[in-house]
Parts: sequence; structure tokens; C-alpha cells
Amino acid sequence: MPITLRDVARAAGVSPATASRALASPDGVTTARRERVLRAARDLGYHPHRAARELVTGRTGQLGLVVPDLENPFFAAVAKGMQARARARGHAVLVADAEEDPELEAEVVAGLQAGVDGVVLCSPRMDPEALAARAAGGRVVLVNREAPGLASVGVDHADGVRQAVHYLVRLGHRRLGYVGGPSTSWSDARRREVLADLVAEVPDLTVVDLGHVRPVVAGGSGAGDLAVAAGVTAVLAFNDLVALGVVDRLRHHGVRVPQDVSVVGFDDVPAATLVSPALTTVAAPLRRLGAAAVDLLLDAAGGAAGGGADPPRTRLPVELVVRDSTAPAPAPAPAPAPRPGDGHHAPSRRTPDAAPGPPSDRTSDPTRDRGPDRTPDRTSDRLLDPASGPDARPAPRREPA
Amino acid sequence: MPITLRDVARAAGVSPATASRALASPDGVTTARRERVLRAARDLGYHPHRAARELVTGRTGQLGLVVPDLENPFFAAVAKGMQARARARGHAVLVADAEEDPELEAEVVAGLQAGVDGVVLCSPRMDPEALAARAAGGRVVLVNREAPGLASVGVDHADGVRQAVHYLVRLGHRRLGYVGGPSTSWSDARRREVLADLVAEVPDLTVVDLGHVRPVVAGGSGAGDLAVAAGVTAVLAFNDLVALGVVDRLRHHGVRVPQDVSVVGFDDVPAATLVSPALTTVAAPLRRLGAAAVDLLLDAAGGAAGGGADPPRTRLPVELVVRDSTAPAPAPAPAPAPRPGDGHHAPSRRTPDAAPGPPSDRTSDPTRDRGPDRTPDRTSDRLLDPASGPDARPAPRREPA
DNA sequence: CTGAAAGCGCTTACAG
DNA sequence: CTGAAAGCGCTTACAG
Repeated sequence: MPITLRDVARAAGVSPATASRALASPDGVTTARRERVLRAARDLGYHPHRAARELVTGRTGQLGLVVPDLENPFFAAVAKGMQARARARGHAVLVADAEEDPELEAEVVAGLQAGVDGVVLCSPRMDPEALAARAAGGRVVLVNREAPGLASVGVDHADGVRQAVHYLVRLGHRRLGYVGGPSTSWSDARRREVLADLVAEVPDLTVVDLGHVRPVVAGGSGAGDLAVAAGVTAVLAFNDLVALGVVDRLRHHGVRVPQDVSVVGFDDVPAATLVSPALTTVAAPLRRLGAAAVDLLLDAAGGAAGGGADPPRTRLPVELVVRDSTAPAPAPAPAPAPRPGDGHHAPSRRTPDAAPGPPSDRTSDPTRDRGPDRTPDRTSDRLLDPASGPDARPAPRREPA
Repeated sequence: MPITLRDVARAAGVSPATASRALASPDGVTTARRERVLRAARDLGYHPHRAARELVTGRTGQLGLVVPDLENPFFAAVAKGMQARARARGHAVLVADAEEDPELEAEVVAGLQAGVDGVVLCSPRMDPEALAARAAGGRVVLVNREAPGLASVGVDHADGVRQAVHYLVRLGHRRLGYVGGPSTSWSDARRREVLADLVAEVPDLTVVDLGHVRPVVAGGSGAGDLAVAAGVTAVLAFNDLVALGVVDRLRHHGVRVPQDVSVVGFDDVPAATLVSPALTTVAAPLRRLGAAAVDLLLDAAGGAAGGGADPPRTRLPVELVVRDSTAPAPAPAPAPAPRPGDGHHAPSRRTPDAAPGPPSDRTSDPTRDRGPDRTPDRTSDRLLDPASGPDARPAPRREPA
């Protein structure tokens, strides 16, 4: 039923080969002949069979995208950006949700690679070895993660953290808390590095490590309890969802945001403005991340699999967006002020190597700006441990009916 | 470089035909042989060449999904559900974002249909004619919309609206406001029908039409102003995002939620619990919608294109989830009480045919439960117009820095 | 410039 | 149950 190239060729009185050439380009076909073929194709309503073409050319016209969770607004935004750019460049996009599962992720990527021209791995959770294996399986571009030998596009985490911290410091905050994301998160590791550097650079600045949480609202809730116990005046959260959870929890403790404690998120997802107070956050160009990944995929000369020069490693700029969740630090107190709703529990312990001064090699730290070479958790021990103890444990999250 | 069926066959010591059969099914291959083939395939990391298979079978193993906006959590959830089910059933999914543009939508669907086994249109914005044209172009399943002759899966809008309204009535509310979605939204039209029916059924119940807004938070903000002006004690919003906007706006007017005004959303997207008060909402099984669409697509006997019996029209159950945005109506007042922060502006006008009593054909209304036959806005004129006037116009939305 | 031919990788009647 | 062979629709060296 569907009409084929042969039908067109026959109608135009030429061979299939000539018909193919006529349709492909002004290569080398008599104008007259091309006209005839074009008209025949139009008249018959011819559409080339994608799979047949793919079988011989080896190109599918399709790109793959793998994300940990499609419902996470961060990934939804990246997907949207990628989709738009891919369409503009004549490609379709296959998306796969890895459900935050590193193994499923690797499996899904492998499955995808078979049928696409390239795949974008957004915030992949798999370990470096698995990543390398996948990179060997086809053209790959990383989003929000970097790895040796792989093309990637991300944001300037270092600058983002610096902007946020310097802003808080200007507001008078000196004792900050950092709520980290998954321990497998590459961007979390980056941020911790920068925080450690800042602690060494900024006089009197203390950053309390409030642990690793799942990158969702519920994760922030638990961290909110720790923040209260740690007596910080400001909290930096792994992302906006976590920040929202922190805010919610602080309020349940009777802590006012931003009057008592300031909270800063990362990413600037739409939800950041859903709440009161609207979240101050480090805005990342999420959609552009997706678009840039497409360009990297399609423009790559040698491809990730091809050896040779270092693949491009793009870092898009971020911008601190000040909203209503931050304010000047409360009146300076000689010691952290107790918070209502929770027993005062001043932090009292430091990890052995969390000395106030910078390591001697600080200014020339050879690992700086070479993120991918670092082990994710290398620097977290340079941040303070939070106050800990039975009363600092997170209370069960209030779950509305 | 990529390994083929021939490689697997060779490694297993069988012919390509046998290898193909072994991988396809337990048709007719010796158990021992099948084992060998399976193991060889696994060891070699064999992945069948999609295009090659497609060329002979005519099936692509790919499903398409078109949504108006990937960043809308409603669609993200549907996409996630679809993706998971599709993978479980051995299919990949191509997603396309139509950017809320009916024309782009039709174009994108047409492009997708060429290379997939079927496409899911989620909340398509295109008009019925365009929809019919697309349905003729390949297998199609609708999500959150119904149309004559097309398979669809949605939720029981009528029941959802009834649950919400009856709940509010039990709380003592008699004057409700409804904030509608896009005028092209099929589900909005359905809800309006049901609301009109309820007005006729429930004594003393009034529903004020607060207009059509974009299905995002900003849309709800404007509607919040109207709600204040209309003096309602409860607001039903098109979806959770709109509800969030309404809540936000009410608060800026000094109206307390839920003490002064109750707010109910639809869908129960994750954002519904991000806020305080957490939103009371009509929960829809979003992911199941996506999964069900896949089943419909894959199990369809004749297919949408094939004539014959009526295609399946599935409606999944919804459930009212009561959280913190609803409460008993404030002390009954003879007239709508003025709200602080806004001049009292009692509604004073009814549209000509918005008579208190039901139309004479109410109980046997032939159009009931035949949604697709109705024109979207047919019933909106059976709801009250809101109070209107200069002071009821939405103030510019406060946009945080 | 043009056509006959080979072949992309796979599935599936068709004989054994 | 198994293998040799044909062929899905298209592109592309390869000769003319």
C-alpha cells in the first residue's frame, strides 16, 4: 500500500538509483529528470521509509536522553530544552527514565544506544566505570556531570556556590549549613569542594555539613531538623526541592524564614516561586543545558568514541536570584542562639582535619578546577560535622492527610 | 563494529535463522540450542538492529508521546508512567513537546507517526478536525481527552467534581468559585458541565465562573483577585498549579486559607504538598494514565484506523485528598462577607439563561456522558458570571526579585 | 549523468 | 527442528 521509491522511479521513467539521487540533492541529475522525479514523488505522496534509509546510512535521526527521574523539574526542563533543539535540527528524541537506579540506568542507556545517533546522560547515577563502558558503546554527552574523556555540559557550580556564600556573608551570616544531595551526585561533590575552599578564604566563616539527602522535598525536611540543632543562620540546599523541605521544616520548629534563618536553593525550578517565601536560589539555565547537549552531540567531530583531542567540556554561567527566603543575619550573638521548638544543642565537635586554617597547599591546590579527577567525597570532611545526638535526629515528617 | 545476529549465530554454532527464532520466542527451537544462542547474545552484548527488524516486520518498537508542555508536572507524570510501561512491554518512547501550540502539535504528531507503532496524544490542544486527520494517519490513543471514534483514557472528571463539591457543601460552603483552564481544554469543558448539573441538584448552591486562565500558577493569581471580588467561600481550581496561584493571591489580600476561603485543586501533582497549607485536591492517577495509554495502544485489536466497533474509552477513578487548604465555611452571613484588602463587591448579575432552576430537559439531557459531542464552552454560560468592574480586575502579580 | 547490482541486518515462508 | 534463500526499501560504490 505505502508507495516506495520504485513507484516514484517508475512513474518518472527513471531508475530507482536516479530517483534516489534526485530526491537527495542536486548532486548529479539532469534538471529535467529531477523535476520529473520530484513531481512524481509529490503526486504519489511519497515518504521515504525511515528504517530502510537508516539501515544503509547507519544514521537514525534520533537522539536518546536518559534522566534519573522525569518528574523531577530539573530533568523535565533539560528534557524540554533538548527536545526543542533536537527538533530544530531535524532529530527526534527518545527519553528514558532510569528511576534513580544506577543499574537500570546503565541497562537503559545500553538499550538506547543501539538505535540512536547519540545519547545524552543527564546527571547519571552510575559509577565512573559503568560510565566509561557506556561511552564506549556510542556517542555520549554528559549533562551535569563530568568525566575524563567525555564531552559534557554543565553549570559553573563553583561560581554558583561562591555567589551564594558571598551574598550571605554580605548579609552578615557567618555560620552556614549545607544540605547535600545524593552521595553519588557529582555536582554535590563539586559544591563541597568549593565550600571547603570558601571556609579557608573567608574569615570567620563556618560551614556545617548537614549530610546527604535524597534530592526531593522530603529529604530537606530531615535536614531542617539538623539545621535547627546546628544553630546555623543560613542554609544552602542541594537543590530547590530540598530547600523547600528545609523551609517547611524550619517553620514547624517555629523558626521564621528569612528573619531567623535564611535559605538558598539551587537550580531555580518553577517550584521555587510556588512557595512563600519565594526561594532565593542559584539559577541554572536548565533548558539551555539540554539544547547545548544536542549541539555537542550533533557537532562532535570525532565523537566520544573517537580518540584524539579532549572533548569539549562546557560550563554555562549561573546567576543568584534573590527572592524572599534570605535576609540579613539576626542580631549577632556570641554563641548560636537557641531555636524555639528544639533544645539548644551547640555544635561541639570538629572532624580531625577540619582545621580553621587552610591546608598549606590551598592556593595552589592542583585538583582545583579539575573536578572529574576528584573522588566525590574527598572534601566533605573539610566541612564541619553538624551537632549530633539523639535530640538532633530528624523527627518523623508530618505527612498531611 | 557493532555485533550482529550473524555473529551471535556463529558463536552459538547455528544459522542466523535459528538464532533469530531462539531470540524471538520459544517457538520451535531446541532448548539446548536456545540456551546457547541466548548466552552468546548476552556474552557478545548483542542488540538487534532496530531498523533492520523494522524493515521486515513493519513494526518499529517505538511509541510516540506528544504533550503540550513537558515541564508541566501533570504531563511529566503521564510521561513517566508511559515510559515505564512501554519499557516493560519492550518499547521505547519518543516524546515531543508541542509548546501549547495546536499547529505545532499537529505537525509534530504527523512527523512522529511516520516512525512509530502508535502515538499517545496527551491533552491535545488541536481542534477535532485536526485530531481526526491525525487519527487517520496512524494508531492513536488520547489521554485526558475524548473524541468520537478514538480510543482514550482519562479520569472520571464528573465524579471528581462531585466529590469536591459535595465535600465543600458538607463543610457548609454554598457559594463556590470555579477557575477554569484554557478554553480549548476538553477537561475544563467537562467540569463545567458537571458544575452546572450540581448547581441544579444542590439546593442553595451557587457556582461563580471565575473565567479561563492559563494552567499555571500565574493564571491562578489573577483568578485569586476575582475570587475575592466575588465573595465566594471556596474556590475550585482547574488544576493544582492554578490552585496554588489562587492561594498565593488570596493571602496577599489578607484572606486566610482555609479559615476564610477554602481552595481545592485537581490532579494532586507533587507541588500540591510543597506549600503551606498543603492543597486539598482531587487526585488523579497520573502515571496510570500513561501506562493505560500504552496498553490501549499495544492491545488494540483493530487499531484506531481500522473501522468496526467503538474504540475503548477508559475512565480511571479519582479520589478527593483532603489536606489543609479546606475548612468549614466561615460563620454564615446573609450576604457574602466583605474581604479585607478589597472593596466589597457583591455579584449582581446573572447571565440570561443561568436560571436557578434546572433546564426542563435536565434529567434526560441527551448530551450527558457523551462528552466528545459537546462544544467545549457550551455549558459555561450556565454558571454565574463573577462580579466584575474596575476594582475586580487582577492587580499586577507581585513578582519577587 | 545514469543504471544494474550489491548490501545494510533481520525475519520468514519454504523446503528438508 | 533447522538452514538456505528471498526480500523488506533504500543508498551507493561501480561501471558504463
